[in-house]
Amino acid sequence: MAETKPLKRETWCGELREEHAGSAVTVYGWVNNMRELGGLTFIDLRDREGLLQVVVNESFPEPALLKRIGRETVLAVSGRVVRRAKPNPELASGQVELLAERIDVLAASEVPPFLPEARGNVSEELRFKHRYLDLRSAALQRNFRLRAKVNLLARNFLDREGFLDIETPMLSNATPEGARDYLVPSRIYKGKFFALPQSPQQFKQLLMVSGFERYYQIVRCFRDEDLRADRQPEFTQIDVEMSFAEPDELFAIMERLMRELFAARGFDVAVPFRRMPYAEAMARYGSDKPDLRIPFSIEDCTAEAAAWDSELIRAALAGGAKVKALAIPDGGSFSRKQLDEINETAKKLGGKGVIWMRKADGGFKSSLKVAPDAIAALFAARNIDPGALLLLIADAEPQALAVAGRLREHLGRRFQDKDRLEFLWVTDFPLFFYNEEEKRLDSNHHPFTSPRPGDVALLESEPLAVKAIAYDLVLNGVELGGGSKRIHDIALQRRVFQLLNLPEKEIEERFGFFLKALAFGAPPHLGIALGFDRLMMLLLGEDSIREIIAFPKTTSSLCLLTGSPSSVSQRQLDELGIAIRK
RNA sequence: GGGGUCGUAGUUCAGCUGGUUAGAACGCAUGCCUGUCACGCAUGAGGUCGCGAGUUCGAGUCUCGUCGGCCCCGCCA
Repeated sequence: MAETKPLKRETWCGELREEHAGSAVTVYGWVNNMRELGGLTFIDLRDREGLLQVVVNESFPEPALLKRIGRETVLAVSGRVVRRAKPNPELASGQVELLAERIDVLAASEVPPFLPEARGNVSEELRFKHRYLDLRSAALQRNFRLRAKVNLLARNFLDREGFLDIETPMLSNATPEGARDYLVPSRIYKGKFFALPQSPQQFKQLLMVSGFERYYQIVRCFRDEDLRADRQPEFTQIDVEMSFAEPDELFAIMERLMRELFAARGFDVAVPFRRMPYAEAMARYGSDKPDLRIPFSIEDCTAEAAAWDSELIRAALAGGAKVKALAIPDGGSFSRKQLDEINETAKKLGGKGVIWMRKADGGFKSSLKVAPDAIAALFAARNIDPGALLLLIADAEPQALAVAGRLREHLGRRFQDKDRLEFLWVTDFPLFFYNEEEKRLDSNHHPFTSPRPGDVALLESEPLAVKAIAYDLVLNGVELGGGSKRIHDIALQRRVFQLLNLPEKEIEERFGFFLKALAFGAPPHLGIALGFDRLMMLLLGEDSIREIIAFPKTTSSLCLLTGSPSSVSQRQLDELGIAIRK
């Protein structure tokens, strides 16, 4: 073979059209598929723009070359673009094909363990071991192109709104609260550690103290916690902070941002978004991130249930239980088997079981012995559709709400249309919750969150009743992000640390620098952080965050491609002053 | 930390209440084929049944442990 021509990409396989017919081109790409028909061979050549059919016929000078070509071989093909007698409507380039005059094999390929186009039929495990092959698929190519585009849209938008992109350290201090940190040992100061950021929280607040007023960063964050379909140990967030503003203004900016980002996939996002206090979200949906696509919510039927002649209910109520109800539309026709399954599901979700009620031939029936008249009265009083299935959960209120909320998500799956977007601001979170394990107050959000001004007095008398100026942005039952107005008053910040029962010494050690900064003219400021990966997941209708992270880890925090985490040499350990305990 | 589920050719799977030589499809190899685009036809190669113990005359199948994938609870300020 002649020596390889100098490489220059001028033409994309997937972009050739009828108007290119007659021109001489060179394309580069991977062999997606090959069809040999004796003296005639077709090669589907793939590059990032798509597929092109290459024809090798009797005019091709070097037919023996074809023996060296297989799936995923990298080729440079030169020839003439010709109009096809029989176009292929399935292909964007299907009007034309490339009549090969010269083919250079630029790289051979072993027989791949799977074909990129067949990724849907391949285990995630195998795909992760050969992620570079997986990433050749049209689906992932699309995902990462859109990710790049949305990233750029977000930057442009925030830039237009006057936000400055400022980088913050990846090596900083461990945080005493919140998620576990990924630690990085210091070589110079043996026994001391940096931590990778869980979020740039303190730095972005310091940037407000520095007077930048509007900051943003699309930044990697790290949390050493167990994984889920929508959680990875390292993830990216759109981090925003601004001074001299109230939540309303921030909400409006974020709503415009969402509008702009979702327009990239043709969504027309309606603004402003709904708002709902945390207490209402918990009471009606048993969740602080309700999926509003599901058209039924939780109701409290404790009062009605108290009148029923049921030993089970009486005992539960005597123990302080509440009775929570879900009316499932059209659930009245569920089979006995389906009802049993619902009961089993409720138990799996952490409940004690569920009571059903519905209208049947001749009257109302229930899995609990209750007079049909009482059930009929309940349906009538609550205006419940007679075709609905009423599910009742009797338990201590937090448990009852949690189980009802999970059951609502479970039974509401058929309403979870991916093309429908239900944005929601959840507001007025409690500032603290009681940490049973450590027998002390703990921050619900983080210790820099400001209480509502009217609630500051409650800090001393009834701290658990204090509401924060804190908010989450929820989309379709997924927490897209959250933020708060921050404490900019040093005395208040000190008091909050004290309420968290942090020893004075620790406050000084961990947050001394931060409190000091608040002493030098810290402006009122607030902010938010949005999970960029989750946002992309929802934008693309993917069920797993791993589909929009190029090199993700498995649910046990392993990288199957690189094998990380891995052992290090004794020399490295010695340099760091670290001994491994067996 | 806990619960569920899965692990069998390169891949996706089948393999019954334990039984003799573990199958299919796709992929791969070889040959034939000039208009295919899921090309077609023929022939063939390809297996440590994740790993380790145990029960049994006999284990892909049962038990225990272990490793790994996925889902969920806890956890995720």
